[in-house]
Amino acid sequence: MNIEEQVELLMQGTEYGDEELKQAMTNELRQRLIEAEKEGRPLRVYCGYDPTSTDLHLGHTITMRKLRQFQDLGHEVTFLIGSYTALVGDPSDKNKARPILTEEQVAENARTYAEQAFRVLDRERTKIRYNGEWLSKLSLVDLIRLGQNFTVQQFLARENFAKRLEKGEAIYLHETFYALMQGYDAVALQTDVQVGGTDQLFNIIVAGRKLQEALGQKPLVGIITGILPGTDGVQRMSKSTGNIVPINSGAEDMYGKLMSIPDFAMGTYMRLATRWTPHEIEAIEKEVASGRMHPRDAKMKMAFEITSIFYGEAEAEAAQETFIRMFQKKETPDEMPEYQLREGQTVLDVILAAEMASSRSEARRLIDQKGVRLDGEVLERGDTPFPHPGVLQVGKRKFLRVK
RNA sequence: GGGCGGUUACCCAAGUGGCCAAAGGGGACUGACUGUAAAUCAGUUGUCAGAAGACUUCGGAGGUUCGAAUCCUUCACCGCCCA
Repeated sequence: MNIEEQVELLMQGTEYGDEELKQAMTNELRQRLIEAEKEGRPLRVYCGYDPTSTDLHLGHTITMRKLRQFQDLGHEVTFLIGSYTALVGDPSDKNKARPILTEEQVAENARTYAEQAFRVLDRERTKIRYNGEWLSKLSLVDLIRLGQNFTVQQFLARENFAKRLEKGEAIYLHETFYALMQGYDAVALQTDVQVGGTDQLFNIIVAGRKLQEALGQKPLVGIITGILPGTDGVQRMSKSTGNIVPINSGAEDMYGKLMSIPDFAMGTYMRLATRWTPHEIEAIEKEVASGRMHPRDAKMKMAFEITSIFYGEAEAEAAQETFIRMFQKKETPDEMPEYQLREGQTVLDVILAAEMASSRSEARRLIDQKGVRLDGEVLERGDTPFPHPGVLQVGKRKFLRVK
């Protein structure tokens, strides 16, 4: 890949909210790549992660994908765990104050976090660091000196703070430290490039660059990745919105969830979550636009690609086949849990015993809604004895072989 | 330190003595339709009961009342404003 293609790939899916900033960062990135090549050294790249949650979803992996692109181009990637910043809590995150984690919790979370991250990153070529390594050594004087590089106005101008100020919501003093701490990470790592989501724009572009410059380093190039919408295609993927694609729930679940995103979100998914290059994505989009490729097939290709990143091609293949059988041909799956029928059990009893509904009322409702079938026949009543052994289907997705 | 406001089901949020198992929105679930689990349309969404109905729920505890999510006392937590 020549430099221009590299720039194009690395800038794919970025979002700066400002065309000039994007241009500036693109130019600086190009410069750095040229320099690095001349000097025969890799770029130092990092992204910081907050070890407060351990259930990762696809949205969390966007920056990891970006790091992986750098890795594949031969650069040096650091997976930074914000063990120390976790004590402060990012003001970008409007969630309430988090419980302060113990060191053991942070370490444990960090371990599982990294483990999941290695489904995207190349384990061999990833350095793991903890920002407690250097942040814990700063003295109060050091912190004050760092603070001298910023004005209150700069912080107040930040959208996040400005909004809260206007609405009369609390802005805690310690929240301003967060940006300083993060900026100092960039200094400590002497980084060339920092990757982060749009919520990190301030921390990266303002705090990181400024501190590096103040301390005699060349200011980093910020790669700000766009936001991945959830399965609804509109809102940011997040647990509280309930629109996530978990990365730990199995290949079939992932494939199915990916197929459920609306067509219009496909472009964003392809740019942020696949290993494809800008040219490959463009080619697919052209095929679809011209009618040569069915949108469904494009989506299947995308779902397959993303699923194989996390589960490998074999499992992705199997998930795809299951999907075709279950949803496109509406056949029953080969594998399903089995249940041994006992004397005197009613339909309701079986549904409850097999945990296909969480209460008798819910099971009743499902039956009323014609959502319960035995060997394809709709069961009308729940309080009658279970008719005969066979395949019990509750809703579209739950199957049980009753013997 | 002072003043004021809040805490409602998975989430947001209405409700200020009986008509409240509790509006509305989101999410989730079911059915129809389809190219998919998208969009759209219809329905469901405390528990138990075949049904009529019964029981438990509105931050915690206690009280007033024939009757409370709604009034009072108290405890806990949260937020805003003034210092």
